[in-house]
Amino acid sequence: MKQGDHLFLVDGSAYIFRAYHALPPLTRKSDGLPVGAVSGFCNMLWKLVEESRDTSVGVAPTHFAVIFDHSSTTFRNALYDGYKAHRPAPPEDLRPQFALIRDAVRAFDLPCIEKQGFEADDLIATYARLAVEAGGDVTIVSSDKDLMQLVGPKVTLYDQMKDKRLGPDAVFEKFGVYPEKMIDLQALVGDTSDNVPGVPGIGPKTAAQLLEEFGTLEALLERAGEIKQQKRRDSLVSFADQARLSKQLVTLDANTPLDVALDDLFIHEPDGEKLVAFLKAMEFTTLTKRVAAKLGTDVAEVGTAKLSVDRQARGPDLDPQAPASPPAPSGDSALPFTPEALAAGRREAAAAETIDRSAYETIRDAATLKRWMAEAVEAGLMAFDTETASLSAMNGALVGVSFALASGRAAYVPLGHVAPPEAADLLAEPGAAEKAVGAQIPMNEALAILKSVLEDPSVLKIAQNAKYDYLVMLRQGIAVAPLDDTMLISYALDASSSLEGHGMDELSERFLGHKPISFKELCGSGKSMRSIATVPIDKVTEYAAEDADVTLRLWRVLKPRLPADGLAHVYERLERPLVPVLARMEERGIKVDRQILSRLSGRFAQKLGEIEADIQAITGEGFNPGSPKQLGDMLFGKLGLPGGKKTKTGQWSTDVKVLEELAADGHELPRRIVDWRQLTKLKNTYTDALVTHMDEAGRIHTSFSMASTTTGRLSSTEPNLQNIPVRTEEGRAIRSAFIADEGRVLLSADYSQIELRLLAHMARIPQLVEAFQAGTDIHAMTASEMFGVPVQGMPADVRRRAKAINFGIIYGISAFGLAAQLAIPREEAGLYIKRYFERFPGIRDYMDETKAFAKANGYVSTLFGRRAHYPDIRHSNPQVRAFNERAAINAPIQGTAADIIRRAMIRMEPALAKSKLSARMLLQVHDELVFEVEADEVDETKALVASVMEAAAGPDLDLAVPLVVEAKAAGNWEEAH
DNA sequence: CGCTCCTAACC
DNA sequence: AGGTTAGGAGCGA
Repeated sequence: MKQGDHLFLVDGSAYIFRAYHALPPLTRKSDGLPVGAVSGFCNMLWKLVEESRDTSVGVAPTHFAVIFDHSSTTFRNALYDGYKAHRPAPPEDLRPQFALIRDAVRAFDLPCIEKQGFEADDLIATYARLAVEAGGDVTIVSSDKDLMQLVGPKVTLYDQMKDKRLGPDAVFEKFGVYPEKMIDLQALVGDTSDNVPGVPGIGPKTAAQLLEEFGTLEALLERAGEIKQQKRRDSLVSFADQARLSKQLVTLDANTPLDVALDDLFIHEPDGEKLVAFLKAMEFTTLTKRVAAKLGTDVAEVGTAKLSVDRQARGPDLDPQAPASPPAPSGDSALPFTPEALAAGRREAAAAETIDRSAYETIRDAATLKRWMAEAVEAGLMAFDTETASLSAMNGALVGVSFALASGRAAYVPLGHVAPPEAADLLAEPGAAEKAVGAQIPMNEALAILKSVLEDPSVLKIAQNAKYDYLVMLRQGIAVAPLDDTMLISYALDASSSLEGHGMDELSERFLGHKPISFKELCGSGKSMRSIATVPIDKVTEYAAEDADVTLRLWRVLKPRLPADGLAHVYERLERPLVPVLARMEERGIKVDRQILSRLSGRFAQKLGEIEADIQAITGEGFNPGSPKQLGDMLFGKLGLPGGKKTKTGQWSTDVKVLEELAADGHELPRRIVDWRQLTKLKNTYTDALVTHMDEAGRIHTSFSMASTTTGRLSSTEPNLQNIPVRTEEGRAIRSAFIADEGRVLLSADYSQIELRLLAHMARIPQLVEAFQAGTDIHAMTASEMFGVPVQGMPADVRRRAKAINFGIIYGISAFGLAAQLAIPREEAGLYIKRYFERFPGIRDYMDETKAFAKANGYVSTLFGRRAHYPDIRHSNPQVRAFNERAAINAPIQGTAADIIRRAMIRMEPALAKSKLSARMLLQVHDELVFEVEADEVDETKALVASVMEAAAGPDLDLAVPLVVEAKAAGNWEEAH
């Protein structure tokens, strides 16, 4: 090595992980061997080699080495045993690729360097030092910040993926310090992935600023007392030693012993045959051809190399027919797997169209609006969107309406725009504010024109999240019909836990390749968010008309897929008709007794005060019982109690289970914490929060979400009325605050054991079906079958265990879960499950069939055809796979129950009307419906509601088990339930 | 201010 | 252990 020579050092280990995570999983076609990381690695290596052969451009290496980590323990572990302690094991499907990548380096005829007890970074540091001392230049192929300390006038980092060279100035730009100070910066900041502690509360920005001021880490630690910010000062003082340790950990060792001398890294032409044989064996068709052409090798004449990969060391059984998820976007290994992929063609067509916001119109006079509406009637369809002053449909004033009649043909009708408050001073003269906003059609006149079309049965209205716009219009006296909803179409097509969601912006990017203006961009967020009514109208026109335009385009792409995918029934019968039903429920709201809630709040506050005093007496001042972190330190650190579980992030778990166990051992603090937790939950989440959602009439209007679960259940937000307490006495007091209007009562009707009944039907389990037909106690029956105890006089605990097992079955049972639930050893839980499957072999068959179907198709179906997608059921990680298997077992059961209650809700209002009953449906809680009923109609309503619910599966579905509904009426929800 | 983590309320 | 939503702590910007 001499002056003018140039050493390339490739950080192989970092590159493997980067290639693995950046690329879609790729498997060798002939046998499914996972090779994605190898492929990425080879492509990158070839690119570097090619560059080195072409001396006319860029920097060409004269010396070259690929460097790997060898072992997991290094001198750093002797300094600090926590070093890299939380590193997860490499993914299953990456492990076999390590050996292949070393094969690849050899096939390229490049030195492959690693050394026991040293990290790649240390070897890189050593070679870099030697090269610089010999007068050469160094390029380190990596973008790891840990290597930035090596950067200098003769050493640069090269990020190949971004094609960027990083010199001292780039390091400064990125971290605010020059490379010489990188070590000090890293020591302060720490590194979570390597478990280098650093100084808590100091991030890269603060660290750079401190080093700028104090020069070095040592100077900073010595003069830490001068820092103004108290928190920062305290942290630096108390963690000074931790910072010094961190510095040792992040400092690279540039004096490691070397097995291969620097001069031996001299580069030479790769051997065409050897390299092509390897690439051929890997079945990298494209790269093989490219390399062969460049090196003048005939592919046909070369055999395939023998690889050092041993079939036993393989990852999980990846079916070569089935590409792992997510599927590669294109290329030979990508088969259509999700409905997404099937629609790719249509998506491409839609994406090819461009969206021009400047073409949208603002409608400010009635005549123009009438012309547009006449055109809508002619077209027979119209996408529309409403803009309101608040984000909730129930309390926001209407600000404007937009619509689209064809792609690109869209307009916005401002109705309630006002001048922004900050303009008030400038517009002091009368009428100036109106003039600044410009003309708007009077609200009533515009609504009358819109109403004629929105209610016209010959014009289809299309909206995204139609329930919102339906409700806004309902509050203006307009019942929009007929109505299509792009969000619900997407949900019917692709309900999946791994897919993001069905919001318009996401759908637009996914299907149209277009990013619409976001609400945040228009109105801001958080404290600085302003009402859309004060945003300039030309801006709102672009935003609102675009939303209508995009909705229409989405509808054109998505609607035809319903029949194509066999999901028209789900959308037409379970989604679409529910929109107005839920909108009316939300509009009605449920009455709440403010007095009860505030009395409870007071009571909880008082009790909390007492408990807090007790807690402070045990722990001393300054302890926050609401901090799981502080609590963990207190219990298992200061008080030295025996710790149990840890959470994902390595923290001590302090959930109820853990605390209850400690309390049972006679410890006072955990007992008090449990009480404190329960009361703060009830107070913060319910008694205090609910009153903020009440309207003037004392009613709370939740919002039901139709598209946020994977299984077809509804969810409830702002506030969530599906998790009102019921378990404990104090909790039930909250439920008693939910009351009926004057002269009415609340009626609660719920399905008894609906999921277990559906399981009995779906898995065709004779004993279960018979038990449900006979109306016997199903948990007692299970217990009797399992433990041989007669149903008569069965001990409560035996029944409890059977009940837990029954629930477990619905949840896709695991020994781990059952053991946790029953607080028994895992082995015992395993025996229970074995026993259960022996008694009910049909359940195991059902589970196996469901899993196999999900694996083959990527989704499972409810009895009404609703699909829940689980692409990750083929995930390479066995834990992820097992989780998806359990979810896939549960989804048809939970989802069918959800379908049935949806059917009941859709039929409920016409049935009530037909019987001339005035009952109003208010809430749905998964297997329960809550109504507000005239006192003198209670009995008749009870019977009708129960019969509609019990018959809801038919006539499409003939269940082998009866559905049973229990209904009860009372003045409040607690007593009615 | 926005994000993640932990915990807990419901079916 | 399946499906949710919400609140507070903690952290970094």
